[in-house]
Amino acid sequence: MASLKYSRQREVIKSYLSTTDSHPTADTVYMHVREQFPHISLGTVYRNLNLLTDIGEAIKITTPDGAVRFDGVTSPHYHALCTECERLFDLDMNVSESIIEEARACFPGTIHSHSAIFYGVCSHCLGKKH
Amino acid sequence: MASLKYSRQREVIKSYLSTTDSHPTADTVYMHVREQFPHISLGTVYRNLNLLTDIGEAIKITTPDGAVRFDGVTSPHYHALCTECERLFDLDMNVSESIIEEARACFPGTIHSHSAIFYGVCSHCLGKKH
DNA sequence: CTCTCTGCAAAACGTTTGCAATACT
DNA sequence: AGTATTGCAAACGTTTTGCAGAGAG
Repeated sequence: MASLKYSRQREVIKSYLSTTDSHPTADTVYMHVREQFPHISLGTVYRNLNLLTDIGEAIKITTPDGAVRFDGVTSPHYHALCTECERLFDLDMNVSESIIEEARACFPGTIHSHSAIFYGVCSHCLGKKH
Repeated sequence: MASLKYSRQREVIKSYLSTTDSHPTADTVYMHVREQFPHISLGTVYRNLNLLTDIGEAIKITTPDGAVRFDGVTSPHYHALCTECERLFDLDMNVSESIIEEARACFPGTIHSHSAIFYGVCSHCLGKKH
């Protein structure tokens, strides 16, 4: 296991992630971080997002629309993806421990994490239906 | 909306999907189908898997390991992904309707589907830990 | 001094698409 | 005949990687 060294780039990425709730893609992170760090490279953004995910300071959210989203909130929570505008929302509800227990009971191994996404159409997109 | 025409390729893909519970990637489907259909192209496999998904005869499962998996079982159920061997398991447990209701209550719109994946290490991989 | 991290560019990967030919109805 | 579907190959968007140089401990 490699030991971590400080890097300004990683610090900026981490702080951007912690101040937004928009679940940005790597590319969105890249564009924002570049405002403070014009020479940062996309590869560095990817490397740090993966590193933060590995050490548990960020979460990867895999959605069916191509790009992976990142979330600086690492406490377990559910998400809802609008299938029209592709915005990703946090759901303000408890992750039921009983469902994880139930899953543990029927999975032949050790479950260590749970991720759920609900798909729907958000109120904003419902309004402008054609 | 386009009307469907019969195609032997689609039929073979559909039947392969319905006889396996291994949640194959498009590429895996391609390799198997090619045994009966040596000249089928990967593009055709993708087109048909997407088409089957659109008409509700297959389900896309988005996992964080690169490729999308397909499932011929379209009734709602949970999955568990082994983070070591990347096998994807069906979980033999009920999808709780109450959790969907709860989500509906706090999502500002209309929820139409729910997908959950549990991550863990399957018993097979637990055995050969180094 | 050593080992991690960076920028850059190229490559890898899964997936989609344009096109002319073919199969279905 | 008319339209959906196919095979092929090129293109696409996202993510990873090899490398030489810069930065942190």
